[in-house]
Amino acid sequence: MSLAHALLTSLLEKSSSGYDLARRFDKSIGFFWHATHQQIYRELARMEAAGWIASKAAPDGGKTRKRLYSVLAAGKKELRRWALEPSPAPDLRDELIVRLRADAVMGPIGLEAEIERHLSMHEAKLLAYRAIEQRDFSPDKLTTREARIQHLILRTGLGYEEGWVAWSHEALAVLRESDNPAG
Amino acid sequence: MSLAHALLTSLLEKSSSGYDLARRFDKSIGFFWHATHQQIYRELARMEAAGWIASKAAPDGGKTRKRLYSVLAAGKKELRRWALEPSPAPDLRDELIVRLRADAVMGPIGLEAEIERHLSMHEAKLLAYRAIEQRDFSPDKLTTREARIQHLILRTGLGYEEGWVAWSHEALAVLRESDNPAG
DNA sequence: TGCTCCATGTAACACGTTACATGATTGC
DNA sequence: GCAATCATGTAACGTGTTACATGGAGCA
Repeated sequence: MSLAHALLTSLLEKSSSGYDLARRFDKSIGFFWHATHQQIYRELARMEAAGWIASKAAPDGGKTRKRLYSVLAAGKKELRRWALEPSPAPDLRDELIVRLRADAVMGPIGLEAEIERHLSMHEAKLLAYRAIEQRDFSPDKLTTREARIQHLILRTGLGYEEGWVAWSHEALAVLRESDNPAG
Repeated sequence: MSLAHALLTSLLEKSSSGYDLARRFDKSIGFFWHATHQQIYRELARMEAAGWIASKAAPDGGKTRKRLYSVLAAGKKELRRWALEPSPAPDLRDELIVRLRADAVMGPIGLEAEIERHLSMHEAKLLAYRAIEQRDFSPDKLTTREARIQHLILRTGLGYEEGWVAWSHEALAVLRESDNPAG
């Protein structure tokens, strides 16, 4: 499991409340690791019980229930331990491929529209990532190790989406060529 | 959920026992959709209860407990329905990226060895896929729509592994260049 | 007043993993 | 006889999703 470790990393970058973390997991971090607020609250409770993080009421005079979490030494130690632990290579796992197999065995079922829909979703993400790259990672900003690694992470997302865009075109070509038995 | 639909597809290709399915999910199909035998048995029981598949004792005179499953009309209908259902684009979700972020925020922790380990795992899969491509998808065998789709699916795996191989080299370059502050 | 957003939580369920159990068959 | 493989299953747990609940703050 590594939601806990993703949260530790995130909290090291900036001490936050569960709510803030949930919003960040819907944006930047969440581009690469998604989690719902329920998962996050549950995990924060566990991490506090484990002594990895500590919370205090937000400095708003008790106006809200907001709690700020920060990483303790034990949490940092755990993150370091986990980061060097061997992990399995991620499996490719995609519903569209199952659908393609179903198409192959049952005969043409008309997957083209769904693949085109995926294509536009991936293209939209590509545009978003490219905008972030232009805004935050111009060459003059890549002066620190941290910035270069964050740029690498963004490029991972770019490559992933580019891969799916290319794949979508290839898949559409195969489906369409096959509709025309001469191909 | 789509393990049920992956199993339906698999059973349409060939009626099988749970055990056989589990082995196939460790090989060809499992390259793209992994499942343990416990998941498969549980799911087969549900699918039979739902009337999507039927089972009969294997024709071995009751020597073994083996049961052969086959897809019923309702199962085929369900697979067709599901295959055209809109689905979300798959998220990128990789532990190594969380580890990289941890490295970025905590300072160099020595991820290079782990990335090299992943690199060899992906290279091994690449070799395996290329062997399958040479064996099963020579141009003279790509005469049917089904074969062309199956080839596309294999190429998806090839592209995925190639992507991770390229990524690993890039990540190693970033980590090593950053170890040398002049870079 | 009523709406939206902030902020946290409970409950139930679906999916996936790991450990353990059972008994038959096959091969040495 | 012993080990490996075939073949199916139970149980417990961890993770992820969905629905629902609660109450305050800010704004029109």
